[in-house]
Amino acid sequence: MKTTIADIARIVGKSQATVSRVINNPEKVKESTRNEVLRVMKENNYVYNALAGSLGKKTTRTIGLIIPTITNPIFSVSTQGMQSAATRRGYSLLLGTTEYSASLELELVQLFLQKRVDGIVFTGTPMNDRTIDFIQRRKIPFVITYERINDDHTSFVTFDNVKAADRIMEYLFSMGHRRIGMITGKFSHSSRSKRRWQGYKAGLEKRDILYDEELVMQKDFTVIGGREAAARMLQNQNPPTAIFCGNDIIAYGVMATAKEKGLKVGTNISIVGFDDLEMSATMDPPLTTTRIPGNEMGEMGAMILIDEIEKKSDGPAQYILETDFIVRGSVANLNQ
Amino acid sequence: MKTTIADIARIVGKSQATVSRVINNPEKVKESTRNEVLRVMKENNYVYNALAGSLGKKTTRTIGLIIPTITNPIFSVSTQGMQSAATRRGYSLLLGTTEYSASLELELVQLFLQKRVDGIVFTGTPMNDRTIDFIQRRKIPFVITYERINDDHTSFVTFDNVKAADRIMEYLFSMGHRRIGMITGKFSHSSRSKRRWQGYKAGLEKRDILYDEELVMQKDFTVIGGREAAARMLQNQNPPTAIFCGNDIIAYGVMATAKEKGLKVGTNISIVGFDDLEMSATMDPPLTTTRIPGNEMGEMGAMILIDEIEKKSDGPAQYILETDFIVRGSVANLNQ
DNA sequence: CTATAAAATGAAAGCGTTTCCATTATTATT
DNA sequence: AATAATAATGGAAACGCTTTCATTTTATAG
Repeated sequence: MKTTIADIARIVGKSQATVSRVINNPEKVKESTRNEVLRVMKENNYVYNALAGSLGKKTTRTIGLIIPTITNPIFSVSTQGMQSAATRRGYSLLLGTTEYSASLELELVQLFLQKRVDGIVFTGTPMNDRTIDFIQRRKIPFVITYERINDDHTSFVTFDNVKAADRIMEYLFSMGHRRIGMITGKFSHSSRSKRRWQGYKAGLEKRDILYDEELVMQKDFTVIGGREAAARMLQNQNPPTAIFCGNDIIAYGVMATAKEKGLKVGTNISIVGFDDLEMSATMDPPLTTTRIPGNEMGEMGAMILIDEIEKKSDGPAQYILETDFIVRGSVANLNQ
Repeated sequence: MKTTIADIARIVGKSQATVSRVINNPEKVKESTRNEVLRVMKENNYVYNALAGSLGKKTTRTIGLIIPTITNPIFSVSTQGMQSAATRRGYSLLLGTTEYSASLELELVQLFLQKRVDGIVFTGTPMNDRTIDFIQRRKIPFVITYERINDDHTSFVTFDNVKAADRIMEYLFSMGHRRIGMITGKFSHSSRSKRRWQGYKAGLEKRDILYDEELVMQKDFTVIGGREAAARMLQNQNPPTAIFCGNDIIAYGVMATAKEKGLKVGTNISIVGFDDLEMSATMDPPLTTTRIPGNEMGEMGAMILIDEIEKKSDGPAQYILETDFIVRGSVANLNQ
C-alpha cells in the first residue's frame, strides 16, 4: 500500500541505502540518480516515515513543552517564541499542560520520554522534586523558563522577580505611598508569586513600613480573583492607598471593583500590575506595570535546549533577563 | 545501555512477546509472571520506546494541531480544550502555528504526516486548496474548527458568523443606531472576518440602511489595528454612532482612542466587540460582545477527530455551535 | 594507460517494538 | 483418567528506516 524507500529503490534500480542517502545526505549521491530518486518519490507520493527514521537515528527532532496552562497570555507568548525558534531549527513542539498539578507534570515527563522527545522545556512550573529526580536520572536535556532551580548543572532563562517587585515598591514609595497592599497568586501555584511577595515585603522593611498581614492576599491569577480580593481589601477600616497586583489580570479585576466602589483609579486608589499584557496599555487609566520578556524566554529556552541537544553548548546556560518597569497612569502621586 | 523488552524478557526468563503483552494486554498474561515482569521493569528503569511501538502498531496516539497563532486568546482557549480532551483519551498534541501563511500550513501538514500523527485538527485557518487536496489524498482523518469547508465528507465544529453578526445588527438597530461602522480583521487572514462583514452588510440592507464604504475598515486583529481604524473613522465628517468591531481586541483599541478623543463610550459612541474575552467584562464600560464557544470547539474537535481515528464514528460530524450575544454597557440607547 | 585516490553504491545488520501462528500448560468436562 | 477447551507463552517475521563496511565506479595524476 504505502510506498517505502525499498519500493523507491526497486523502481529506480538502486539500493535502499542510496535512497536513504538522497533523503539525509543528498550531496553524497550522484546528481542524476538523485534526481531520478526524487522523481520516483514524487510520482509515487512517497511520504517519509519519521518514526522509522527516528528509531534508527535516535533523535526525533521534537521537543516537549510542559506548561501550567496555555490560557494565561504570558505563557502563550512564550510558547509562541518557543514555537518559532523551534521551527526555525527544524524541531516540532509536543505540548503538555499540567494545570499546576505535580503528578500530571511527572506523568507528562514520562510520556514524553516514551515518545522519545529530544529534550524538554519546563515553563513556569514549580517542578517538584520527583520530576527533577526522574528527569535527571535519565539525563535527557531540559531547560527551565520563567523559573529556576538551584543547581549549577541545569539551564534556565528567567527574570528576577524580587528585583522587579522591589522596583515597584521603590516607585510606589517615591510617589508618596506608605500603605501598600498586595494581591497575588497562590504561592503553591508558582514560586513567582512568592518571590514577588518577598520583594514586596523586603521593600516594606527596607523603608521601615510595617508589614500588615491584612493587606496581602493570595488569590487565583484571574479577574475574579482580583475582584474578590479587592472587595475585601477596600473595605478595610484603614485601606491601602496603593495595591501591588501579582499580575495584570488580577489588576484588571481590582480596577473594575475599585471603580464600582466609586474610586477613581490613579487618583483615589493606585494600582500596579505585573506582566504588561497587550491590553494593559488600553485600560482606563492605562495600567502601570512591569513588562516581562515572555517571548524572549521562549525563544531562548528553545535555542538553549536545542544547542544542548545538538551538543553545541559547553555546559549549562543560565540567563536572568531584565524586566521593564512601565509607568503609565494608574498610580497617583501623593506628594503634591 | 538502555534496557529493552528483550532485556526484560531475558532477565525474567520469558519471551519478548510476553513482555510486550504485559504492556499492551496485561490481562492476557498470568498474574505471577506479569508482576514479575513489572518488577524487573521497575528495577531496571525500563522506559517504553513509543517510537518502536508505533512503528509496529501503526498509530502514534498523537494528533497535530495547526493554528494561526497561539497568541490570540480565542485560539489559546480552544487549544486548552483540545489539549484536555486529548489527554483524557490518551493522546498528545503536536503543535504547529502558521502565522496565517498558506505555505507554512502545507509544510506543517507534510511534517505531521511524516511524523505519523493519527489525525490533524485545523483551527481557524483558511485551509488553502493545496492543503485540502494534499491531506484528502492521503486520507488521514482531520477536522476543522472555527471554520468550515463545503464538503459533506469533512468534519468540522464551528459557529455561524453571519448569524451572530446579524444578531448584533438587530440589537444596534433596536437601540436606535442607523449609522453603524465596522472595523474588522483582514479578510485574507480569516474568512470569519469576511462572514461577519457579510452579516453586517446584510443587516444593513435588510433595514434599508445604505452601505457606506467609508465606514468599514479591515485592520489587523490587534489593539493597534483598532486604534488606527478608530482614529480615522471618528474624524469622518459624519461619524458613526456605533462601531461593530470584528473582535474584542480591536474593540479595546477603539474604546481607548474614542476616550482619548473625549468621547464617552456607551453614551456618545457605541462599541460592540466579538469573542468575549475574559477582560471584556472588566472594561470600562463593560464591553457588549458575543461569546463564542472556544473551549467547546476545541474539546469537540478533539473528540470528533479521535472518534474518527478510532473508527468510532459513522461518517463525518458537522456541528454549528451557538454563540451568545452579551449585552453589557458599551452601547447607548438612542431611543430615549 | 596504469595506479591511486575519491566518489558512488550496495548488502545486511541493526533500532525496539508488535503480531501472527504455533506450541505448551492448565482447567473444565464427562 | 481421558478429552476437549481455554489460557499462557514462545518463535520469528515484520514495521521502515539508518548505518557501517565493503565493493564498484569514476575521476585524477603520473
